[in-house]
Amino acid sequence: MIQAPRGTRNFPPDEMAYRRWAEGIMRRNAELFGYGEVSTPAFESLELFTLKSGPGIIDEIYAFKDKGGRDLALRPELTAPVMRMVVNSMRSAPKPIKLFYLGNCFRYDRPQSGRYREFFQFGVEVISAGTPAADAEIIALAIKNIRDLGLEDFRVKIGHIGVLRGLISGLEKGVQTSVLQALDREEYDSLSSMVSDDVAGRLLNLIRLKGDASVLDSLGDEAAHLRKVMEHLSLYGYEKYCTIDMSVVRGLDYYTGMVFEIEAPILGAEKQICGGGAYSLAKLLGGGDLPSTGFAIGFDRVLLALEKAGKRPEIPSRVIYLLRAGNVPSNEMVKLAADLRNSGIAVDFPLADKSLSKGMKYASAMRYPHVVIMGEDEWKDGKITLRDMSTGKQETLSVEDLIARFS
RNA sequence: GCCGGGGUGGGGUAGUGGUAUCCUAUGGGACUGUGGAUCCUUCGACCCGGGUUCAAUUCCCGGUCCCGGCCCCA
Repeated sequence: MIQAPRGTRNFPPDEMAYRRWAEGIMRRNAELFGYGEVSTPAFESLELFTLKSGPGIIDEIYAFKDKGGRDLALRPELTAPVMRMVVNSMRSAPKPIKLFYLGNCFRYDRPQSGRYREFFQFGVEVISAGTPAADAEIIALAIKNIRDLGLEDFRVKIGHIGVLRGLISGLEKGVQTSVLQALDREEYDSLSSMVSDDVAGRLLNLIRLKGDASVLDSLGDEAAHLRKVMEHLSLYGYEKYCTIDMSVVRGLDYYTGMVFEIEAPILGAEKQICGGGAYSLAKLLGGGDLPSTGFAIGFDRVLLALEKAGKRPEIPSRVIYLLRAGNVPSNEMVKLAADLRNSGIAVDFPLADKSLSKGMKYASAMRYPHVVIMGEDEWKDGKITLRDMSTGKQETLSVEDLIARFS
């Protein structure tokens, strides 16, 4: 028996229905915010991913040579590919460019709860904006997505990596990275070996700032941007989910300004379901300097959180099941199915002779909401019996009425 | 890459040094208009490889996959 590779999954129909439902919510919301969907290749030049993170990440991605000797990689994330697309072919698009995407990504990681080798990300990017309004819109869209799925227990932590960088801008580039890494991993003790006591103290004071917008008061003008972001978020009505947390440091070095993370505590160790912020990546890829903001939602993790919270919805079927009774010819059933399908009505019928009771059983097991019985008596008059499977109620109606009801 | 716990039909399980229990699901039938029930029946499993043994699903070693944790998390 051949198994799916480690860290990958199969999605049977009920699972896909659930996923498509969630996708639909996120797609509609992105469109409500004026974003357009894009798609990029599943594999890219390896260099696209080593550019910003160094060759070290090759250990963590699926990298390979193709038959022409090219160094390629399955995409480990979608921000860089989308930015590559922007730089390649959307340079003269009207600004700002607002894009969203949903796609599979691949990482060579140890699988565990909520972590797979093939996983799915939903993300958005607003390119060439960089304003508080853009940052706030991105956070608001992330929140709306998560909330509209039905998840209630989550929190948004908003920080600003630019303020942190300002404190250490005088240091060597390598040291800056080490400091940010230490802060990201919450290894605060190691700071003293990298920077002066004075700087370490100011860093520690800064990352202690947590709470509502009033904690920004102590930062003065540096925090004007974040104050405006928070103001916008309350206009969206989302202030209750958001807290300022200056200790939020995203792992990537291309983040430049506002950064945020969303956590679902119910998930335990792998609780982060969304991350994003303001970044400058286009320049690295050979484009102009395009201040951008984006986020990526861990699609699988959000769905996992929903399930753990008992909020996974039943996705109802809309298929009508056709059955014959008496001596109605099977060709007439096929013809009726074709007519209904041409009217946009989802229809299924037995592909082999099946007794009425077996047919009912099948319809029930498939959770079809309605069965149409083409009984000999009513079919003589061009009518059918419509059975509501949840109530068991039946009525006799003409094919025209049936089409009118469901199309 | 590291540590720990696991792996018995499609799903869920019982049990054992002499190849295996039950439930459920699936296929067929009883039953040719409503029988989504009931009953009968078929199919179907000891993760893989090596070792010990007369004999391994059981014991040992390695691998693999799953679960949890560490590292990492662009």
